[in-house]
Amino acid sequence: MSGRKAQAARNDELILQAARAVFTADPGAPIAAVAEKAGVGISALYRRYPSKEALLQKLCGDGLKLYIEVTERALAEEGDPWEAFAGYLRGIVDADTNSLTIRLAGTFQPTEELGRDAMRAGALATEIHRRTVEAGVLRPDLTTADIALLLEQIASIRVGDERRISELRHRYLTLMMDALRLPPARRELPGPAATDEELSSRWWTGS
Amino acid sequence: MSGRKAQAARNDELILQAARAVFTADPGAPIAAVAEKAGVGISALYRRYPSKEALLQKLCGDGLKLYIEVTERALAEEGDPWEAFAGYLRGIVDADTNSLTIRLAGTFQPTEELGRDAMRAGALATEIHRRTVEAGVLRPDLTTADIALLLEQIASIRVGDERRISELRHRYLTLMMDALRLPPARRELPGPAATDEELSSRWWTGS
DNA sequence: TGCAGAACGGAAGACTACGTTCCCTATAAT
DNA sequence: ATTATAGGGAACGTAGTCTTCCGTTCTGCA
Repeated sequence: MSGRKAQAARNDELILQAARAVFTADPGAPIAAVAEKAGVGISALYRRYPSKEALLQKLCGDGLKLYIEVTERALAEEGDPWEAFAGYLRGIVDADTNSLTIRLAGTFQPTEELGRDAMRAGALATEIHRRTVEAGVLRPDLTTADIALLLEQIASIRVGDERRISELRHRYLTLMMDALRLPPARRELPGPAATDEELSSRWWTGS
Repeated sequence: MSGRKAQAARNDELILQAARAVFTADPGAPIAAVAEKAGVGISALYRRYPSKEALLQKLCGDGLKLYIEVTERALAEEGDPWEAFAGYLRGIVDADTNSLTIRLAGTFQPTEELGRDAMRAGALATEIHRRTVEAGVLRPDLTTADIALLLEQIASIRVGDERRISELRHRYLTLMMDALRLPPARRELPGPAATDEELSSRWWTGS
């Protein structure tokens, strides 16, 4: 397959990737920024999505589906309960669905399908949480919503480029897991620590 | 003191409080929102600050000074090193200077005084961190910047009203401190856990 | 080879939102 | 009574954004 059809198919993906990147960095970004990042014109966007809202819904829906996929994979895990749970947390941080899904909350009308998927995601999260607590390897004084909020906190880290962000998130996730685990553990933290320069750099320009 | 001068003095404070509240909730809020929240007209704002930027600088400066004050108080503490450090963390969370100071970073030109205060704040944070590590009660594989980033994560929690936000932040701060402390500890977490309702409510309206 | 139409780029349109200014009123001090 | 100060809020100008629209290019097919 080549020619115009191929370019169109490539643009489908290009646009979604660009949109994800742009709106993750700035949920209020204009649609022109997405087009520019994707290297296409604005009409290429409007040919695919009838409005900005539709694009956001698509993005959010994809994120939710990815979240569900990761969680189901962790639930299918039959080995060590703690490792399954830890893999789940790492998977969510890697998938980085929280950054988009949460930050976009309230900026558009949720569709019905979105509502259903959110329901399903919630049920799966509850299930893996319950299972892990029952195995006696997770602090029982935390609710499923607590875990979700902790993951949101991790997702709020936004320092440096994409690689560095991921590195730091895993660093603090590891620290956090030390606090969650039963019996208490204290593992070596991955990745180089944050530096003063990384923090102060935000004061000059760019969010 | 009464009459017009008194109202003006009251308005000084009213405006600052309103500005803090409004910009903490939404760093990009219009200046009219501040005036409305304060219950004054727009000109009452412009009489005091020549521009929006000047108001933001004032707010940020005040936050930084509060941060410095809290940290100095913790450094003056002569008792148990861990308790001094824990009090410092709780103080920062209570003062809630991170929400404003950090989220406003990059939205205005930092003044020179702001730079000096930031320097001083950084030095104090390094000092209390160093002292606590040397006392052997704080995980040594974390840098001062790590701690700052952890506090930012706590500040990213924004669920429910002001009271609930504070409650939840202290809940997760306690959890986090369990992971930071040497030797390991596991204290009861304060405040009721987050609920699913609190999380899902954000999907309808309002950030 | 010629053509219909899909895909596209990007300027123009229409509108919103925001910072700032300005004018007028109300009140306190003299 | 008069003047000066503080304040309210409409009005203004501008900048930014979503969406539409029109002309162009290129593909697939007869």
